[in-house]
Amino acid sequence: MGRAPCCDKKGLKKGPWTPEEDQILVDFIKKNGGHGSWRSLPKLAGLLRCGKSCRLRWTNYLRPDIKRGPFTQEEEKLVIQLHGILGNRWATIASQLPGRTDNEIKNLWNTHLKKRLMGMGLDPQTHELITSCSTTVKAPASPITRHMAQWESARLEAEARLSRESSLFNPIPLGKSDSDYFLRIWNSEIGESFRKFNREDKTACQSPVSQASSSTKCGSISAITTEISPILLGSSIAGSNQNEDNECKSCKSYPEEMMVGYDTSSSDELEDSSDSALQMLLDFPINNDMSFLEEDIDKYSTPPAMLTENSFICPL
DNA sequence: AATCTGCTCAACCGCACATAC
DNA sequence: GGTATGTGCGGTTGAGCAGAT
Repeated sequence: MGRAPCCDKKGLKKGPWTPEEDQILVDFIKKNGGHGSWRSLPKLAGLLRCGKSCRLRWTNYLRPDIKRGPFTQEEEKLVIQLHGILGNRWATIASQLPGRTDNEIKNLWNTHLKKRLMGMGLDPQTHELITSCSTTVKAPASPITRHMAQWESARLEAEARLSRESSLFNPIPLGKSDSDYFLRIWNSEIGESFRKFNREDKTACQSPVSQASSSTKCGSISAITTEISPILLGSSIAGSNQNEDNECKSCKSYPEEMMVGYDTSSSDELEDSSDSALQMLLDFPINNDMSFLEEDIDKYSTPPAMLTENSFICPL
């Protein structure tokens, strides 16, 4: 089916916004306590623009919480790290940088960071090293790191969604206390079980990071959280019951040892509820901590390949 | 001074998804 | 279940500017 244009294009203005138009839009949104329907906004506000244009102008420029000025080194670092995990999912990346818009980040990437990575001999899409024969050096894919990336991706999506819904933009400050959480898990018995399990039978859910972007695939928030959370929660929730029902729909159940300490008493309800899975995700104590991406990998006994293969090392 | 080139970034376009009917 | 509509997202474009020639 053909998609109808967002509005009647006849007589509508295009191109740069004038200060007068900006003022009209801002006044209207302030006066009405919100934008309401973008489609009807231009008519109601008396603007000769389409709703889409108004929305873009507001979200990318007029919104009061927009941060102006050049990106800091920290912000650039974070963009590179998140891009390594999420790819070109600018909106999700933007949700982690307060006051920055997806458009801004996209522009930053295309004009600066991409070139910087290329200058360092890294493929800007995969963040992998480009060899002389213009192929990328691909480390053997590790299921746990892919899952870590998937989990992180899902977590960021969840946060983005929540921040959109609440219209708040107050990210939880980055902390250090759990910075090595994944690595501790990886090096623990749980990690060992997980590795063992993945070697055996998890191919159905071993989608690459890029696939995690699709909510219809195995890497959806629901699938990821039900898949990953037993491992993570298994370490964070003490004294809970066991239940082998919690599993990825398209995968086999988890090995029993992985489920130790995991409270699945309500997993039947959780299983099919992405909201519940989302909650489980957000309850995980690693709140917004991206610092593990920056940690010196030498501090851990983890094989360096595990980190480099997913571009967890910031090339700055 | 005129022209060219490269860069930046605001804005547009088309598609996908979610939701309502 | 099918269709219409609203919204969000990512890719792309092009005007404006600065520096080089």
